[in-house]
Amino acid sequence: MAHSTVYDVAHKAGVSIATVSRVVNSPEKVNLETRTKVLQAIDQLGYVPKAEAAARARKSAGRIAVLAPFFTYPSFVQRLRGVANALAHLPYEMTVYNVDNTARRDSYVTSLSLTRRFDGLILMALPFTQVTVERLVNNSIETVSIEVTHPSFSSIEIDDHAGGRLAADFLIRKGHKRLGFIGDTDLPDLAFPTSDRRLTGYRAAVRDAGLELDPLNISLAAQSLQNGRHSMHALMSQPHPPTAVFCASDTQAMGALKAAHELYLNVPRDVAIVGFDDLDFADYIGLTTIRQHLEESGRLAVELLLSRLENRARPIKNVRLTLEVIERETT
Amino acid sequence: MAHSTVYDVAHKAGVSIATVSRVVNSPEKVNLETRTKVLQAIDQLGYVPKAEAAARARKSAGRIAVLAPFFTYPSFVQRLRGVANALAHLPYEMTVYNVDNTARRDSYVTSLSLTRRFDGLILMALPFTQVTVERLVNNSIETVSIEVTHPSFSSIEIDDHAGGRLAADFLIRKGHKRLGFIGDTDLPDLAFPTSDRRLTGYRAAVRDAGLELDPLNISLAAQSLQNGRHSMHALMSQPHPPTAVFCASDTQAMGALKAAHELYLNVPRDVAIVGFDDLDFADYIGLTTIRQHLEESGRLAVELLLSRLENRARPIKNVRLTLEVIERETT
DNA sequence: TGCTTACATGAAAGCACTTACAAGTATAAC
DNA sequence: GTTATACTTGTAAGTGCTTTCATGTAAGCA
Repeated sequence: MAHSTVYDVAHKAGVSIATVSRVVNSPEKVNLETRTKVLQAIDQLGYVPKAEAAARARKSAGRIAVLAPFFTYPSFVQRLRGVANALAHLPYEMTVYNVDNTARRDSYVTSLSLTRRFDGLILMALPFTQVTVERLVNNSIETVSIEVTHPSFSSIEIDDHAGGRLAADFLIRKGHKRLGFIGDTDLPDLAFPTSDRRLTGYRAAVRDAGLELDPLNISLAAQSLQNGRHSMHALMSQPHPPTAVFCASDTQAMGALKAAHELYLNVPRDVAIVGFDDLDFADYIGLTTIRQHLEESGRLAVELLLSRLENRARPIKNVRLTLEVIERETT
Repeated sequence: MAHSTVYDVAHKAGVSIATVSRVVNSPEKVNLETRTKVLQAIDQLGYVPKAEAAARARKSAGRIAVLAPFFTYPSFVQRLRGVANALAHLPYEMTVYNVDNTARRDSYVTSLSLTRRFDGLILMALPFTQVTVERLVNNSIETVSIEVTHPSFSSIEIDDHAGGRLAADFLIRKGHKRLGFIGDTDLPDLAFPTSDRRLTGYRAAVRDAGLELDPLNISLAAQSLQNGRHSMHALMSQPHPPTAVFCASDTQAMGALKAAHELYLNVPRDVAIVGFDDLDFADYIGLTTIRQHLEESGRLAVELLLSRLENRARPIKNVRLTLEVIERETT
């Protein structure tokens, strides 16, 4: 009963595949008797010509593709939730492509847009080359980029640099003088280096305040709870540990918090911790953090995409989402 | 430049059509130099592969579909991570369908399976009707179901009932006599009622121990941190609050923990809390929980699926994953 | 230096159909 | 009883693309 082909039908009806094809495409060319026989076989086998099915679906793919590095990072998940919710009652499905190695990334966008069928593309924190851009534009694939801006696309970005400053200014205003930082090792090329940018802004603000960011107080590792914890242990076991640590993500901050407890440090008395993202759980562990509107970014990406999909004449928009310090119990 | 084909591109780039195809579909397999040459030719000719022809020639769709209710629940995300990782270096992409209402659930399976847009299907915690089963079987769509078992499919399940017992036995052994439960309101039809089953097992074990589960000590609500918190507040503000609470998910347990802190209750002295899932963060908040192997379940689902995809003659497998109590600081 | 291994590539065999072409049969016309 | 004509139908040659297989070449190693 599986998916049958012209061959199956032909065999069952005792005719050639050409006849089957004719019955489907120009029935008047085939004798009534034969035609009936073939139609019967078609019904019995539940035969659906593939091309036709494809053609029917061709109007619109009804799919929007989302490319994200490490889509299981909480921050990406939260963005995805925004995308999924926005798409929930629309005739579009979402395909998530997980970009997890550099080799793949380079060509992924290219080959995807050429090979796969979808109506729109959402790029999450993926840097791209000019060639990629041109290819997407040439194939008129409507694209929205989150975190990375480009004049050819609609985009949604946050000012990571300003986010870093925000954290530093906040901590300095609280009286801290020895500041630390826990961030991502940059995976060159793979994902957009938000952590680096946050660090740059952080450092700039520290300098502006006449302070210095000791390289020993900076620890970088791949983003994870475990690494956040290790980084914190490393920072705090120095002769002159920082009195406040800014983490490039809430995940790392959570790991840092764990480490602080393990070291019997009182947070925020002994050391203050600031995260970044304001994930769901941040509120629940009382984490002070820089809020970026993750779910909203996903929702907005869909909105921008669909708006252009409906009417290509609409202008490309580059939206910048605001950041804010959410003060809780870790500072 | 009308419609160019692989042949045109191949000719212009001085390579074979096979190489052109490879550049489009798996660029990493072709030498950078050659690739550049071909891409140049592609750009110059404005070549766009005909999806229809590709679909015809491609034996498999190269897609596996994952249907999940509320895919942004942490437990589903963790399963998805297992799926994504298992698929990472295989020629399959993953499409996540978020099922958020019953109507959609049925239509997905129907329409998607009819157009045969994917090779395999993973159903996460989705109950299905016999009609659906038949449709899938008729269209010979290889399916693996997680959490729900059916003789026609491979499946991966856990014994929720036993999980509930495990939690109760553990708490009773710790000396608790007034037990509480925080679980999901069942969304009839939409998702598999794991929470209910855990409650049933929990209650049974409590009875077996000669105790009683007071209905006032049970609070059900849609799964979320907020609701977990509210439920805990409700339970603990009674005249006879429980001394231990089992939550049907770690998310709810985290909310409950938050509530306990807000009420200045010492955990575990005043009230013990046990979760379910053992999510990433459980270890970090010291949550005692019933561990189920989420990521592994995703990995395994892919394994079962691919095994049957390679060779349909292989038997259908119904795997039961074990559960265990992970004792931490909340009990 | 000879031998194994990995990589890059082209030839060729599909895929699921469509369609031009030719052949066979029945009917009509002489 | 031929021959012309209209119908049917099967054969086989495309269609544009993917992928296996085999071969040639470059690199690794003792």
